[in-house]
Amino acid sequence: MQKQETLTKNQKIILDLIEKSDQPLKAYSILFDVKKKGINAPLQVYRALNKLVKIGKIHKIESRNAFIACKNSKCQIANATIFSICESCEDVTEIHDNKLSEHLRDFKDNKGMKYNKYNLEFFGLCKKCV
Amino acid sequence: MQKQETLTKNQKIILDLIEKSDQPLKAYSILFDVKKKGINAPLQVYRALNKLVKIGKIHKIESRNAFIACKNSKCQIANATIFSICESCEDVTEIHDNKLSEHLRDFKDNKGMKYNKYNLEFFGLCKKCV
DNA sequence: TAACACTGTGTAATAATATAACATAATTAA
DNA sequence: TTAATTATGTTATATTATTACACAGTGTTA
Repeated sequence: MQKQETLTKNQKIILDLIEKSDQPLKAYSILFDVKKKGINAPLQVYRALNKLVKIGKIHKIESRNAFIACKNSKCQIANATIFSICESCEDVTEIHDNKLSEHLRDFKDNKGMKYNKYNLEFFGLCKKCV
Repeated sequence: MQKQETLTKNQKIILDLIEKSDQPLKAYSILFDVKKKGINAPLQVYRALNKLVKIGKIHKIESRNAFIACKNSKCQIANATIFSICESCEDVTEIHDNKLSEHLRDFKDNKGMKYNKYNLEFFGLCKKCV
């Protein structure tokens, strides 16, 4: 078992908000939404986001500068993320595919690099937008 | 054969600069460097960068907001990029691995999404930094 | 050749994303 | 109970990227 992280007030507020959305949220839109809860400054948001990313509760969609909750209840995949992103409606879905994950986990380059993390983003058109 | 793109003056200046570096460059560092060539504003840089990305001459390292030249002379892989990034020295290398590329190209999710592009970034420690 | 579409340019302003620096408080570990 | 660590609140600022506008060059096409 992993150490159970205890979240602080700010971290909880922000995680709650992100978990209620099934789509990624941007930092300043989060800030706008949590102002009524007493979080006033960007830095307070970014600090919480960074922590939540670190412990795997949320992931950053790098190409969109946005944050989405990890749906995997185990939350042990902070370091191995795969997303599909629709370039039309911007719908983002986390992908869980054992075969692909294995391949990525086992990947070795020829430079002797030691990997501990990867992020993969697929882009295209979802069923609705095709 | 693909249509041979003709680059404009600004695009050439900026591509030259990026190709001379074996590491990713950031937009504002590029701007600083090309001021002596008469490129004065961020937008001039971003416009050239966007075009160069589009035609596959350079790639954006999303997690770093930086741009690196594509070393593949065919430049047909604008839509399928794999990088390894050392989290200590920030060294970035483009990875060409046929087997992995095939897997990614052939990947199908169960949502009927139509992919036309992907970007994969591996993070870890390079040989020097281990 | 004129009208048009398309792409690129130059400039100014501003939006959006993210961090530095500082003082202080709460929590945990020794 | 001191020290170390982590989080907070606030102000200011750095970094990354786009909007808006006027105009110039190129290549259709009619």
